[in-house]
Amino acid sequence: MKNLEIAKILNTIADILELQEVQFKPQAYRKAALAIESLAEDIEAVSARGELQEIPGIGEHIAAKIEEYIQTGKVKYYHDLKKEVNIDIEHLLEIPSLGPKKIKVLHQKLGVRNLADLERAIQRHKLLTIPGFGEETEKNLLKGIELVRSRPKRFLHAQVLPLVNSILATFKKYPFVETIEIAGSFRRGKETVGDLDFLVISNHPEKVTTAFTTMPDVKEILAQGPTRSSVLLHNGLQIDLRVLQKKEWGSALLYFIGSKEHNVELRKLALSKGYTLSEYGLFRLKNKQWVAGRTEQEIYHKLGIKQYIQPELRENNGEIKAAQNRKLPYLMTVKDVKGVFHNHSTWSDGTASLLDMATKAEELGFKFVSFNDHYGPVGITNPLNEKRLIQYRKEIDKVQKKVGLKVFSGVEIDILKDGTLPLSKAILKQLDVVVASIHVALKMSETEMTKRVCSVLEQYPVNILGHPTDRLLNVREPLPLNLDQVFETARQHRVFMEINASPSRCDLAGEQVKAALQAGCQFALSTDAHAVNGLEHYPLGVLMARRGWLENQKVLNCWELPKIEKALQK
DNA sequence: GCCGTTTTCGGCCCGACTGTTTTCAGTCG
Repeated sequence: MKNLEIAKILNTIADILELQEVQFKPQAYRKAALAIESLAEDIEAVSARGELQEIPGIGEHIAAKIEEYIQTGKVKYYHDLKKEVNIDIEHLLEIPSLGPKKIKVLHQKLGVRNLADLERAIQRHKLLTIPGFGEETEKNLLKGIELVRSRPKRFLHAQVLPLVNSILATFKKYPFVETIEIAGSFRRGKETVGDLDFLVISNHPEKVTTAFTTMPDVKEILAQGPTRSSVLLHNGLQIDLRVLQKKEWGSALLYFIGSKEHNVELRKLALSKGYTLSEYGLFRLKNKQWVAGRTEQEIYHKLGIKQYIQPELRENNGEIKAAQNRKLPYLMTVKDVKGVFHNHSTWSDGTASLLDMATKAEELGFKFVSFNDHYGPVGITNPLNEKRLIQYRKEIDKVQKKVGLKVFSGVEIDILKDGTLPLSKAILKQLDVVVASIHVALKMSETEMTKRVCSVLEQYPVNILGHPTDRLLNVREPLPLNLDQVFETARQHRVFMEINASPSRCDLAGEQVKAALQAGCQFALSTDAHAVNGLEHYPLGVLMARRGWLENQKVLNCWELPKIEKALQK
């Protein structure tokens, strides 16, 4: 998959063109980059079919550059541009309050090319010699350099969830708060968030702002206006808050939930229909008369979008067109989930007993739970072996008698380097649920890795491919895998693709789920819980499923128990 | 550079906050 590499190149081209004050081209490159980032399939496959220009935002010239990269690994135009400007624009742009215009001036007047140059110039107070740059600017840039160097990575969705719930609960209790909602990428169900965005309806903005900026964990107030303020917490998380009137609630929700790309499309659509759309409402273009804005539905409706678009779908990935044609999926919900697969206990590397885990699952209202302790050569996981597997299954039978939900027994078995499993097909067939995953030997070529996974799916009675890309958020990149090939093999051999709801995995991600869906796959939702609390993360998997346009009939966990048991037989 | 049920040429999303200005440019979301 070269999607992300190509998107990055196009983005940097946009940055450089912006620096050169080229008109409109930067937007074009950025739009193309975003289109590729959110593409549901491998761009090489699209290119091979000769369909690059069918992707909205990609025309003749950008398509040629993409093909050049796929064939030669380079884009000459990009290298020439970088050589021409000779500025480390990627890192400089990461500094808050520093954009292309200032970078250009700093380069022209002081010869600044990178972070170190900038730091030196600030320390020598050279910036004060440039018109438009003052002491505050110097201070802010210096802070920005530190921030870039020590910036925390993106926060995990599950990591900020308790804080979100606590802020919502606290503000709901204030008499001067009528309504509060969370927006932003968190609301769209993204697995990581850069910051948090809250929206509030209130007739006392000053009281809301004060309550917000004096919250316990606030380290610094970044901005404080009458309607919009922004704080930085001690852990590095930024939170923005916007105070609104009722009349603008719907338009503000749209604006703040985003995505930005979804909003840009909506605003263009509005213009084409003689309206203008902002966070304050939908207005007639001619006389600026207010048309809609109280609810999101009202605005979608006025724009000719017949269905409400759920936040998880708002990535400008075909959802607007689908909604115009009443073709949106009926997304699965948390309530559809009847149980979860792939959980661990003290029999391998989990911290809770089988009984404690099963009891917790029952408390959560599940109709079933599946235990899949490790089986394979990874010593640190205290894996099962053939002898312990027999005892393990007996123990699960005992637990089954003590709880009121179905308990499946199975293993999470390591996919070995040579594309085999360390247990015979005959024994695997006796188990209720076989999850096969990769844990070791992660450095292989894409071809080898793909062959390794596919050969296991073809040869063994595997039910679920566990955490298919093996990525760890903020820690490890996805495995080099030809996912299209994996999806196709999984479809042919009735292997369910796992949606792993473990907070640091979220694997598959939404876009990949969508690609697998298009390839004809079905899905299994797993918690991969190693402790009792781990079972509570299943809604995170539902978010990934919803971001992947999944309806409940595509997800094994939503079926009736007899149907699940039948589907697991191999 | 891309795109088209107002256009194949002439458009390209919108507004708040900050810092530096005496009315606005740059940045950000």
